Amino acid sequence: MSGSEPSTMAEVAERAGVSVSTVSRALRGSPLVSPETTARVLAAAQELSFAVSRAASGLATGRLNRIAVLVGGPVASWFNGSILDAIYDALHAADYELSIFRIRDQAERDEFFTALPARRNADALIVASFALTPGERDRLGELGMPLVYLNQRVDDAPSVSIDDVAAVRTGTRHLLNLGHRRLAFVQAQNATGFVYSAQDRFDGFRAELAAAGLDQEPPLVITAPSLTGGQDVVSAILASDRPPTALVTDSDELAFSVLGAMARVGLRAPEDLSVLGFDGHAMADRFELSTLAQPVEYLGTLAATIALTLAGGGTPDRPVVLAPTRLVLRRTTGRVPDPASRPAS
Amino acid sequence: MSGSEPSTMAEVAERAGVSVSTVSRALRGSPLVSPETTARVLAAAQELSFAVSRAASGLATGRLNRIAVLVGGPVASWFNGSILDAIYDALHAADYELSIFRIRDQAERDEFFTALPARRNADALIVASFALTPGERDRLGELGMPLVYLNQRVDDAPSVSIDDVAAVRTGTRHLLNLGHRRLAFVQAQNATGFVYSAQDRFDGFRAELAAAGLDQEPPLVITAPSLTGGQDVVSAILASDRPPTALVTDSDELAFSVLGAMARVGLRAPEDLSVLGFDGHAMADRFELSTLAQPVEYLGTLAATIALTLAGGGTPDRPVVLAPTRLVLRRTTGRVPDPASRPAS
DNA sequence: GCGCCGCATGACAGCGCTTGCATAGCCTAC
DNA sequence: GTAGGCTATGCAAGCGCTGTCATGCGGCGC
Repeated sequence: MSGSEPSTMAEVAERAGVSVSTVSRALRGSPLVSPETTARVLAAAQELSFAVSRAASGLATGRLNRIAVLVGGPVASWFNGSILDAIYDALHAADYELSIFRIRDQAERDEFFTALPARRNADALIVASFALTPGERDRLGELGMPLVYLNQRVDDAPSVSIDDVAAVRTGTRHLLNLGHRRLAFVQAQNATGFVYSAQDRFDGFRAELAAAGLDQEPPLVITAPSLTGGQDVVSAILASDRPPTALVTDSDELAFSVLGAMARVGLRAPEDLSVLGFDGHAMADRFELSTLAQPVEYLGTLAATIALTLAGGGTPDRPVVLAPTRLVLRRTTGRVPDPASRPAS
Repeated sequence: MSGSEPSTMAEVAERAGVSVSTVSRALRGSPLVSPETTARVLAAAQELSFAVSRAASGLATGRLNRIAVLVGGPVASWFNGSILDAIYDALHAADYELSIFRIRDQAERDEFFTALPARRNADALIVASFALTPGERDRLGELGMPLVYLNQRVDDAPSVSIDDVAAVRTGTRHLLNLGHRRLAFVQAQNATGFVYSAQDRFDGFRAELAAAGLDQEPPLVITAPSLTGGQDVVSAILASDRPPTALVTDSDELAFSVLGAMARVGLRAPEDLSVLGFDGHAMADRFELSTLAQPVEYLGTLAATIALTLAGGGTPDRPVVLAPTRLVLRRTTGRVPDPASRPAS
């Protein structure tokens, strides 16, 4: 009971008056051990606050009961945090531990793919939230461990993602139905080397415009320097002689920033300009932002489930999963403003 | 180069034409190995994409090069995510891995303290973001591993935290200086069993009012049912016959919610009501929220540094650290509204 | 020219656990 | 009564690494 040396299985064995093998079997619920012995072992283990050393156990079995997640960008981002919570739940239920590898910039990225630190230190790897280059994909193949891709479609490997094209088409159609004819796609510049699914999202935007016969001229695209570059977006709109009446943004975070910048110059959503987000960010509600919500928890849970299956030596039921998105209508999207009532810009 | 079986040290040894011991030494940069041999070993290791098995290494050395963090509440919360990023940085630089244990509700809490899963599976434990009961504190003592408390003061153990009392006093004084005489402390109900530092924050509020001679009557306290209960707070204020002119809130998240609810009923900050947050949340800027910023990164970095020191068998320079907070003034705090211009409520 | 020292390396035990195989005890069947 | 089988347990090897001790080899001193 003292905080001294953590106990080993041998101590439990001695206390229970059995051999180490029996302790090992009893703790893992083997039917080979008699119920009485099992009870005795469990009691002894409890009294000693015994916990199995996963290192030793892993060495012996070759399975570590640990799954690694490779996240792009900070853990503190809404998407990564949510994904990790969902993954944690699934792993925890299966008595697996979660190990995190994070890549924030090109240097960390290079380092990860050179050293492959996850190698031999997890039973599977979930690659979350950023698209890999083909070279990196190959390199991961050398890991010799099961891989699951999250939020990116990979045809020859297990992956779970949303259908970005279809999602943006739905959102764009919503705005078209509200009467908008001049729409802009608003995106944030990618951080160095990181490719998110923006391309697919833009493709969806263009496809839907085309379907509505609005593809005579090149689509209007506004690029912000970062996720907090709403000010630049609003400036661009104010400076335009044919400003859009609705924005389809690449992410909720960017939309938040745009809304903030709009408020500062007295532009209201949706009265002056409709704004549609993308993500289903937890704060979207507070900003009253209409958005295309992706089922983040579902993505995480699914990825973890597949990873657990693979770690256990199985093959997933469905190697590639496309999760559905949902158009959440709040206050920032509405009918086209009456041209007469538009504020002079 | 194929994705088949991960290589072992023995294979590297064979390829480099040396013994396993030499490989081990060379990889860890031992001066006992000649430079030429080291180079040969490193090359062989690289060719095989060799990575040491931390399980085997840990078994042999008794040190796992892994530090566990116990977080209260979701990883996806701003505080936890930020803390984890900072901790990750520090651990990563020292070639340590990060293991996460999360406690979200009473069941998970009980489970953690019963099973002590971190035992023997990390070299140190950082207890972040929630206060433990004395019983739990004792139980952790049985872990037999170094502990570091983050965001809570523990006198007989290494801990890093902010001085909640002093921080709130500063914020309260700021509002008093602006002429406010009727202040309310706004807090969110604690989730089941979770005690944050709210008590200290409230004590600071009360102490500063007393110092200003405003303690004739009991302090005004408004309790929201949750972090998103701003609506209830605003309703309570509207229903009051002597409403406060300034709010000192318990957290930025709650302040956001209050600001949202205020906007919905046409109350402006600070013209109608000043609102002061607490945390320095990443979104505080977008809400133009004045707040008491705690140095989250610093807290995380410091906790990790101490944990690394302890894991290495050392003793920390400063066992108990109080980190400074900073009053960040934005737009939601201002002078007392002129009574004549207050909106009829 | 021989012994000794120091450097570079190898052999080997052991970390704590799992698991195949051996064993002991008991029951059943003929 | 004995062979055979079944159940409950123990023994021991081995997972991949680290670290201690032993060894071999060249150079130096006298």
